[in-house]
Amino acid sequence: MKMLVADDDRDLRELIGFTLTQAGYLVVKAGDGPAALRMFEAESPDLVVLDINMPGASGFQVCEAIRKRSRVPVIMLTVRGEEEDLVRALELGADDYLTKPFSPRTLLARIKALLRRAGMENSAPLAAGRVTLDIDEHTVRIGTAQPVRLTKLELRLLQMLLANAGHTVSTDRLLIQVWGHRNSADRQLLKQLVHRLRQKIEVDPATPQLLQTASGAGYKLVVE
Amino acid sequence: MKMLVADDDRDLRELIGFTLTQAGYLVVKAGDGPAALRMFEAESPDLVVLDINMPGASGFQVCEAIRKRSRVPVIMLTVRGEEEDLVRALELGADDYLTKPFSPRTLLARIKALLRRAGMENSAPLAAGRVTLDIDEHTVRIGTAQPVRLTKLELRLLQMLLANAGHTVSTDRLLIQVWGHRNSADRQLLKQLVHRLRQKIEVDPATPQLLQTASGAGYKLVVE
DNA sequence: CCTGATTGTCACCGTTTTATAACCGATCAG
DNA sequence: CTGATCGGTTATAAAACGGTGACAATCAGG
Repeated sequence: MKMLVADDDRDLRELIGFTLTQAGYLVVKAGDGPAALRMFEAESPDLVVLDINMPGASGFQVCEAIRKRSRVPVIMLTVRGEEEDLVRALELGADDYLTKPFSPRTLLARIKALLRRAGMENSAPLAAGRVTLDIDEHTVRIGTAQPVRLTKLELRLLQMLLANAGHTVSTDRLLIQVWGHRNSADRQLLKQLVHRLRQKIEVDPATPQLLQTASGAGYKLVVE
Repeated sequence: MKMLVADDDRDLRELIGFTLTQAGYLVVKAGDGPAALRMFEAESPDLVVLDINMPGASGFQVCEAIRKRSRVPVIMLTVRGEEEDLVRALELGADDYLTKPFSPRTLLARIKALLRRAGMENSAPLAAGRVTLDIDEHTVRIGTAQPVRLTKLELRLLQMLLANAGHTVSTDRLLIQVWGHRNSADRQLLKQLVHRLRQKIEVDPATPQLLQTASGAGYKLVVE
């Protein structure tokens, strides 16, 4: 598990690096925004710890750039008393934040929670009702039918719906979980993805039995 | 999703309560430490917003008592410049904190992040009397009847009435909470919305039993 | 570099939802 | 009595939404 730590404060960077290394993670570091982006490209870490206040490019810009190409978990660091920054960070797609000062223990707890949530620790085969999802193989099986291959996005969408099987998941949440941003203008993407997924998993895609629309609310996976 | 707000500052308490109610959460309030603990016992909220400085029992004691029996997310409120309090609060098991003053938007962002972290973002249905509102599904159920689909605005209106079940809510407040503005010319919108909602939830829409008019004042949801 | 698969973008359709307007009856003050 | 206001109702226009097909851009594997 590789992690990128980006902070211009050398001491803090080293402290975080040490903490993570001790915990058994591989760590790469960057001291400013551009470096962080280069490192991100070069190392493709599994998680990013990102300070908001950095020379070169602010944490916002880095976060935005990362979100453009990846859904990797991002934890933002901020100094106390800049709550407005936090709101912006979370809206830009950051997954969590920490306010300085924080204890190494807190940092580790947050990181573990985040990894758990991102499902990077357990790749348990998800199933509900007649739907069985094999994440490693990128396939679904409906009932006893032949498994169907899914694309990356289709898999993510179905994974989210499956995790909340029987309950409606709002379009906003799906947008965040699948693409990593909440630009509500991007409804079209979801429309298309749902359409394509239905072609694959529904007996009659025109009258969905599994992936149903909750008009005005979102979509839900129906299980008996 | 039920939330407990404990703060001795009445104005702030109401402000927070209003913010959370508007966001669709059910809110219970307490003005001091002992009351907070009683409410916690009686209502078993899903999240607690806790001021550190309160008469009766300090926020610390309340937090500690809560942590003894529950892992419910706790957000502490503190005034700026009392950093040592924060450290203590976090060590006592608080999950997050906010420094006064803060914006409602910030509070909401934090709460959502916290709920996400705790994996509790699925809200339980909101209910009063025979009316059960499922916010995720955008549906109401009256008694044991078939659930009825609601539109976005109908849902918001009913949510507000339900949050104040048994009490009249003024037209002005409804306008603000549903549409976000108080242009008194827009009373027509409310008239329409009430009409449409009655068609959906009343047995005989011409003689409303549930969504009754308080002439000259507003509307109220009658529950037995 | 080429090729097929995947993903993003656009345009269009029919339906649902929301906004706007007009009309009706009841009530009440002048 | 008259005119104004209020709440309810009906009708209609405007906007938003969801579904679909076509096609362009991008990505991944050979």
